[in-house]
Amino acid sequence: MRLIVARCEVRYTGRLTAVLPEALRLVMVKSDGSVMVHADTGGYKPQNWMTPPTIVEEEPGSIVVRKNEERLEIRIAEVLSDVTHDMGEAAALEKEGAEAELQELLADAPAFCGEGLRLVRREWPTDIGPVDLMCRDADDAYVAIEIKRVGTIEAVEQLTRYLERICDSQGLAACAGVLAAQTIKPQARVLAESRGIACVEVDIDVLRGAREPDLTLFAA
Amino acid sequence: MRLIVARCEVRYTGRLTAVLPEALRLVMVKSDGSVMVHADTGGYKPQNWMTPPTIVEEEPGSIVVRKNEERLEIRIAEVLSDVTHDMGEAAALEKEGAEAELQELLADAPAFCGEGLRLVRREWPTDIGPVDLMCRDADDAYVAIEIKRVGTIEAVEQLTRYLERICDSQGLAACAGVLAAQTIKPQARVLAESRGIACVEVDIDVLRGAREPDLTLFAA
DNA sequence: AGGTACATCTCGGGT
DNA sequence: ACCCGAGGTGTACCT
Repeated sequence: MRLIVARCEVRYTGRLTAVLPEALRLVMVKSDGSVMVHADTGGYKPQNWMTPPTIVEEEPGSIVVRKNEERLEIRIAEVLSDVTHDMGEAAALEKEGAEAELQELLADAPAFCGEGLRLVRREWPTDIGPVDLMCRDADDAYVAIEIKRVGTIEAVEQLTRYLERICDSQGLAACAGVLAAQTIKPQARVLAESRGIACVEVDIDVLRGAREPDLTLFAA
Repeated sequence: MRLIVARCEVRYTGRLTAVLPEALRLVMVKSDGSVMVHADTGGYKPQNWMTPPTIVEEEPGSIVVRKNEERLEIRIAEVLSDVTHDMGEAAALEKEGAEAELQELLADAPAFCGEGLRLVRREWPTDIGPVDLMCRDADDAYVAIEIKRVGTIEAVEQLTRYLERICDSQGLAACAGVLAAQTIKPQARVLAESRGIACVEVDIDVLRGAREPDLTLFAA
């Protein structure tokens, strides 16, 4: 990884056109070709950047990063520091509590999404994408479940699209829908219920506990 | 801005739980409280981070970043470099060609979205958010226009929501819809037309030219 | 290569 | 404070 602290001007042309006037900034060049230009403020995001794969060309006083029709030009007026560190491979992030874990837990215990539900399969395919969980209820009727960490209007739209496709193209005469999320926004709930979609808020710690019955026994 | 190259282990707890095993990484601490942990690969995104406002506490061998219920713990095993640069203020990015410019240009020339259209107002309010442009056509019928740089299925859904609300709650018996974008995805076009929403691809350079009649006159 | 959905999305504007 | 939409979204996964 190369870290250049420099007074520089940056121009980007591609999806749009953008100019950064000359100022003191950090230019970070990763070994995978990522290039980011950070100011000392402005939070998480670089002021300008290019994602890999890129071609990085350096000339005296400038670095040009190219990628198809996109172009990032860094004109360097003054270099305050320019160091390169060989970092090797850094192990990736291990995550818990993302949507994937929620899906695993609910696949193991679909009844949390509705009385008597049984799992048919995870990632049930439609022609516009997979439904997170497909279940059947006590009457063998199909129930499609969309899982989110936060349930928003967008999630209701997504599930609505699936239900349309399931009913229109998949040969199922009827399929109910359930939005299951750790939190559900009030407006999403209104929209969902106006479309006959049930909303279930689930507590991930309760789901984890349900998977460890011994612990819940002793905890009680 | 402080740049620390160090062998470190990182734990995040908050919206989820995540662990980065010990490895060589860059820890960037901005003066606004942003903290980012970057590996030498992995592209644009930091492996771990916290956005401002934060409280950064340093002890020998560790940096702890706190923000409400979220917590980022960086345990530092070995420091290879630790430098601080005073960068001052860096001017913000000047952008051209984003959705905002498209909206300005189309507000000035709504006829590009359909024959005889006249602007009623930009950011026409509904109870679920503003329509980008509200117009009337030659017959004084209302036409709602959603503007995007890239027209996707999501854009069609968004405009559909607005049209529902306009017809149901706003007292307008009928309102047509137009999706205007620099590029429209084929699947979005199919969905839009199945819902009676017109699609218009607009060329931003043509719109810019239309605003400078002198130039187009001489260019012709 | 294109489509779809997730993200600790981030960030800004409005109410 | 919450809600909503834009983003050069980025990124992974699948067809």
